[in-house]
Amino acid sequence: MGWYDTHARDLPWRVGPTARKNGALPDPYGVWLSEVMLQQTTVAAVRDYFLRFTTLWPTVGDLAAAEDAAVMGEWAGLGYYARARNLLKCARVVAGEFGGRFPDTEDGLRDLPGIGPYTAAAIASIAFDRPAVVMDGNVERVMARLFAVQTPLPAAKPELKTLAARLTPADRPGCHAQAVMDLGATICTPRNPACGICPVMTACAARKAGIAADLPTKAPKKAKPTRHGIAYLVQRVDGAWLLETRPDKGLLGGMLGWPGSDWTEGAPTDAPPVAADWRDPGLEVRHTFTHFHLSLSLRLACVGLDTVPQRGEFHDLATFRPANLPTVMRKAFDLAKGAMPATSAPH
DNA sequence: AAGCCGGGGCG
DNA sequence: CGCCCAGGCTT
Repeated sequence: MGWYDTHARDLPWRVGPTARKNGALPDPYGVWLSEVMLQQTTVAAVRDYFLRFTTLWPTVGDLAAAEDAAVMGEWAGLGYYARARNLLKCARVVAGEFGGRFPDTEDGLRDLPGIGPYTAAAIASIAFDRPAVVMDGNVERVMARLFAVQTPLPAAKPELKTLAARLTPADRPGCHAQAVMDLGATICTPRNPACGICPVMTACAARKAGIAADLPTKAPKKAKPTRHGIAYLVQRVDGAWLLETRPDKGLLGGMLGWPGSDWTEGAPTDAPPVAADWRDPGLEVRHTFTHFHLSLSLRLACVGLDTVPQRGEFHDLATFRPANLPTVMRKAFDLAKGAMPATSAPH
């Protein structure tokens, strides 16, 4: 048992290289669960969630039988909540249609909800030792450096996959896939790669050329436009806040938020959700989404108990949880609450 | 093909 | 605190 086995012991879903050499393979359920959790998420963030899930639901059948709300609740804090919904869908297909056994091929896995090209290849490789070419951000970076590929991402993806395929062995491909990803996660890191302790430093073209830290190159990011909007935060005299549930589709779909104007690149159109004596406290929330910056101007008002809003619903102070708001809406709340007149709790 | 979806880590 | 990270689904 070497240091790499010790490392594997810190990953509860992992069967270490020595055990794998002796023919052991991990439970496909644990591989699938961990790989879905690891999509866009670090090992450190996933560990406790994985242990909690496998304790509550030791098999895919147990997970399939769980209540939706229980699974979503356990996922809270991990982010990208569509993953949790697809996780449950996938568990129910595997338990209901495949007798609790995951497909053992890349194509079969790819057809399941929440399993895309990366995850299908990862499960086929790690759980079934199939020679799938596993491509994630780590592998792309390792290949770009090892072979000094200068083509910017994402155009370089096919080339990087060809290089990775050439390195994928017929003998224990699952071990190989995990090793390359581990290398990318621990040594061949995006910034400050630890080339001095890299096990493949003598083979690395980028290291030889002194450009490892500059690869992979990436296409310049499109400049984000700034959109402007107005959010209306109104509190009833009993402390209740007026909120609305956003439409299921689109930005922040299905999430709770403050009523507001459209978010436009020009000046926003005033759109108060209720007739009131609106104040402009000069507060502005700045938030950046994937494709635009947002400058959100706040308007505040207090209204009487008999107020009937044109949009949204009042949420009692006793049950309102700012933590249930998406970040941009919580920022607006945090700014506004300091500018609202003190309200007494309902009695 | 492009937009959307969170949270963590680093400089 | 701002910037970077990057897999899958939807339209």
